[in-house]
Amino acid sequence: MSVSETTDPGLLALAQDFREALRHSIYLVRRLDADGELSAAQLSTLKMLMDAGTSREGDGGSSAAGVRVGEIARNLGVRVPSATEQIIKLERAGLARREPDPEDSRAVRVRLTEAGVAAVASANERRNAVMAGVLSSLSDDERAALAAALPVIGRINATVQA
Amino acid sequence: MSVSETTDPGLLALAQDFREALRHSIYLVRRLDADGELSAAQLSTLKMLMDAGTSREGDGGSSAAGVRVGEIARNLGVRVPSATEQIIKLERAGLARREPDPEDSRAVRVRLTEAGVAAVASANERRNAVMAGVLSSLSDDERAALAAALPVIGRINATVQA
DNA sequence: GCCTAACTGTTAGGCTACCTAACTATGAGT
DNA sequence: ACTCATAGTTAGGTAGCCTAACAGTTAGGC
Repeated sequence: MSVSETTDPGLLALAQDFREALRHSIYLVRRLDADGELSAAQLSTLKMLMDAGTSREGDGGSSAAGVRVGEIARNLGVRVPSATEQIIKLERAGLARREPDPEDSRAVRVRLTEAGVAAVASANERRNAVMAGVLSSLSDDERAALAAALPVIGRINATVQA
Repeated sequence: MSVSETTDPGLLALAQDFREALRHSIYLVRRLDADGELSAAQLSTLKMLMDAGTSREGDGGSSAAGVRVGEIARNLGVRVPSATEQIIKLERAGLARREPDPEDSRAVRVRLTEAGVAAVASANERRNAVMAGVLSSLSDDERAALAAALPVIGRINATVQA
């Protein structure tokens, strides 16, 4: 413990407070996810597919050829079998589609269907509205403080994922 | 939808960003919890018991007579049976104890044992150190922004819980 | 050219945390 | 006392995650 580099008391206090905040936020997230239709992991997956490009043929399948299962797993922070499980559910719900990767026959490309595009849009809207309701009781200063911290939290999360 | 009070575009954007940040943070929390010994819910419970007073007889059991199961459930954001389940596990691990409430025979008072006190301290220290390691790469400005937002997030969580 | 090693996903089996419904026991009001 | 509400436990089920074992594909060494 003598050479520890993480014993800065201020940093530890911040760590503790941040942990506490995240811990409670889990229940907030749970409430948002209780919307029913889509689980958190499923919505995250759909959102990722959305960012990677829709399944519309208008794109010609050029660069947006879908996302690989392994990449989805990494992005979700889960193992590959867990990602497969969610993807299968999305497929059964008609929201996503699996296709062979033309460049690597081992791989699978996952894409959104049109129903998936609609589903992610509606689920997002609904949850954003709920969250906005929660945030509506904040003062302007509080909102500003929150907004200022979000990029920082984003950076933290990126650090962890890498 | 005409009288909706949650259609302020800025608020919705903040809501979306906050949701995104929380979504990714789940994986950070998961990593912290992967420490093994205690699940998130179990550690939260222990921490709550800690705040309510230890089981030490030196306190005379005056005001810190333990926490009721229903209160634990509410604080954890879960239903009572789920709380019971976790409490039983803690009890089996020797970290907590259940005692009848002298004032209400229906109720149960849950307290930390001395082993529980030690366990929560060590688990907290470990996780704080990990989190501090993650936070150590932040700049001073970033830390300040994060610190400023934590009370706000706390208020949000309190709102939701109420 | 083949043969091994590495890689991508899926399948199988198991664990944990959560839920609802049904039950027991106690307290409180009329 | 009798009824109704409250506190917690028990029973049974679901969803998401995990590891281990597997099948198919690619890539590299010889």
